[in-house]
Amino acid sequence: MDTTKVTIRDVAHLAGVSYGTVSRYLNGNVHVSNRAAKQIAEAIEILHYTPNNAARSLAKHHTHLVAFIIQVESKSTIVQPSVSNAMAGANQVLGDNGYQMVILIANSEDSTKRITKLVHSDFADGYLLFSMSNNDSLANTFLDSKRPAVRSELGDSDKLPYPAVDFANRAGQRAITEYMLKKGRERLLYICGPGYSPSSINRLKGFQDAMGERFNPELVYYADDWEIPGGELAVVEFQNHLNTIDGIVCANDNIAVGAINQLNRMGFRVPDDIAVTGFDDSPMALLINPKLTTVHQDSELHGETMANLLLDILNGNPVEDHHFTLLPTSIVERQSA
Amino acid sequence: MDTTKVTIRDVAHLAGVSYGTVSRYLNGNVHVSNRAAKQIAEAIEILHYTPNNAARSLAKHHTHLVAFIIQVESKSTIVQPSVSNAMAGANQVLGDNGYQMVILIANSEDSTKRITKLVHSDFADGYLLFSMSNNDSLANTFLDSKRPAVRSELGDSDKLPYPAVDFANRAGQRAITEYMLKKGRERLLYICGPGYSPSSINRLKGFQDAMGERFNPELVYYADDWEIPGGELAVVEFQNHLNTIDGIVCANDNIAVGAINQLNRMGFRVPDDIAVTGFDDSPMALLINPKLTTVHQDSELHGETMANLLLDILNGNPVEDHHFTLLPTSIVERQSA
DNA sequence: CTGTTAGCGCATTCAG
DNA sequence: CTGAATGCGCTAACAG
Repeated sequence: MDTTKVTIRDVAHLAGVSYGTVSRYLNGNVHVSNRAAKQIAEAIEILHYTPNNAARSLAKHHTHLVAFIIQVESKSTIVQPSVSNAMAGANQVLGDNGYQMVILIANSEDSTKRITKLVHSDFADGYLLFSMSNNDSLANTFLDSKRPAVRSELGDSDKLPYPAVDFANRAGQRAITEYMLKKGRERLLYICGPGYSPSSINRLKGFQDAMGERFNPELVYYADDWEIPGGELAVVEFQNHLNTIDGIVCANDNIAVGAINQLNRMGFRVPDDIAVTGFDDSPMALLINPKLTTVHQDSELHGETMANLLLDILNGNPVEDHHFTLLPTSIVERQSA
Repeated sequence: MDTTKVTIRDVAHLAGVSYGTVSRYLNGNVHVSNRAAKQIAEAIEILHYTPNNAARSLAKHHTHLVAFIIQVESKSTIVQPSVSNAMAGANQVLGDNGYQMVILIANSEDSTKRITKLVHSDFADGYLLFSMSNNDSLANTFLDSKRPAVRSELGDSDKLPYPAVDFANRAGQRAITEYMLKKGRERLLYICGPGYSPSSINRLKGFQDAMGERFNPELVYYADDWEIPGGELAVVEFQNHLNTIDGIVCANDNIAVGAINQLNRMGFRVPDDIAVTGFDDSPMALLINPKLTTVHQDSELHGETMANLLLDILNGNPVEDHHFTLLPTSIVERQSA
């Protein structure tokens, strides 16, 4: 535990200067003679000195930390590939700008409560909120405590007055639906994601946009979550319609994979009998047979963009509360549609 | 930024007591009258007071933080399902014991350097090291700086003198190889993981154990990493042997999936012509066709066990430097073998 | 049970 | 350019 608690005074002593000078040296400050600097450097070297984090944070008024909070349901896998990539992107730009990113998991009432406390105790300088659940208690935390934060998802902009970065879900789903239509698939079933998710809702809207008059509310299945079984259940549920439809547009890749698997099991050929599209372009898209035609999104860019926006805020640049930026998506044509 | 910096003094003032009393109250200490407690509680409520983290850490000598450091190559996906589950497990037990777990990503020279500094600055009370790369610079950090740490992987126990928790890789691979043998598959190709990985090496040993005399060093392919392409490359590389072998034992599921895909492409039937086994029991095992027979490991338990071990150390319970615990694995029989 | 005091390790005035 | 002094917000003796 307490090995050799070497403090700034120790190095000052060894270097033969006052510890104020050492502090100046450490903070890259001007006004330190070369001689002093050299001796301090030496002292630090032989003492293996490293400034104490807590003390520094207390004296200055920031931590150089940014917390990437990922909020999920307890049951689901914590880190989806898209989140993993966003983490990597954010970690990179934050690191390049002198911040250390730390990831916190909020997947239970307890952990949410703990994190809420942390936030209020000024644990970090800023927060990146990655929410994949319908629980907004954490979001509210930031509401009244005015901490710098950026969200990963567009929500009801009224309810959540802080900046967000999201993909153009609506436009993306519209585009791939039009792609289906152009291929002559007009009798489309839509498998929607969970209702609490803004992304889910926006993707459904995109589908409607493309379908226009052809949109049939009866041909929409509402999944409970974003997982594979949702797609399987949907196909089972609509088995009586399977002979009259020629395509299924899914809210995400997981669901599409579930749908394809179930379709295969029931003897339908994809895409010959029924074409299927996904959304996300996850690694799974390449594993499933046939390979999934889906909407690609650059998750790393997602993280980078969120981080950059937060950096702006941290730097005092004016950013509107309701500011949001929409990232582009693209269609990846493979075999399933 | 600085909204209403409410401190312990403010609540003391409002509650009409000295701030020493407030501190006692906050630390769940005895020696606080009901009257005082009540007033303090009220004051805290209406002031929205939350103790400052840095100050508390500075005064006490711990942070109530445990860092889960995940070390990966920059290119690879940061969070594999197994890591994600381990995170969840560790997060849960750590949280239950009053610690907040934070995840740090070391995927570049820069980030590794930053994290090293953090560690030396007593950023957290303890560390969980999840290494999936051959870079041991971080591990060395803990060596000379005697911080409480637990590793996820058995290494050269000489080089790395601190406790570790790992799966029984050798026994697991031995078991599934014996399973193959029992099914009459005796002409086996082995696709090994990257050479720097202890797990990789131990799994190979397990294969050898089971094969005994039959082991043929020429029928081993060494992949560069744990990813899918490794399995594909292996099959291509050994295409001249494909008619004489009847099974492939793979170092992990990814590789097995790559092998199966390539085998399918080349017209071989799995498992009829060639049986294939994996290791990890990742979600992918269910997606691939045929479903993968593999070695199951409980990653959540992995995280939990690591956390519990660290907790022991943190609580001052004696734990040998070279202590390690091996977690059991089990065979999951599906279709590929 | 409670007020007072002295640090925790460092940053930052302010003289010099 | 540098030493000394003050405070960051809180904990932990210490008297009372």
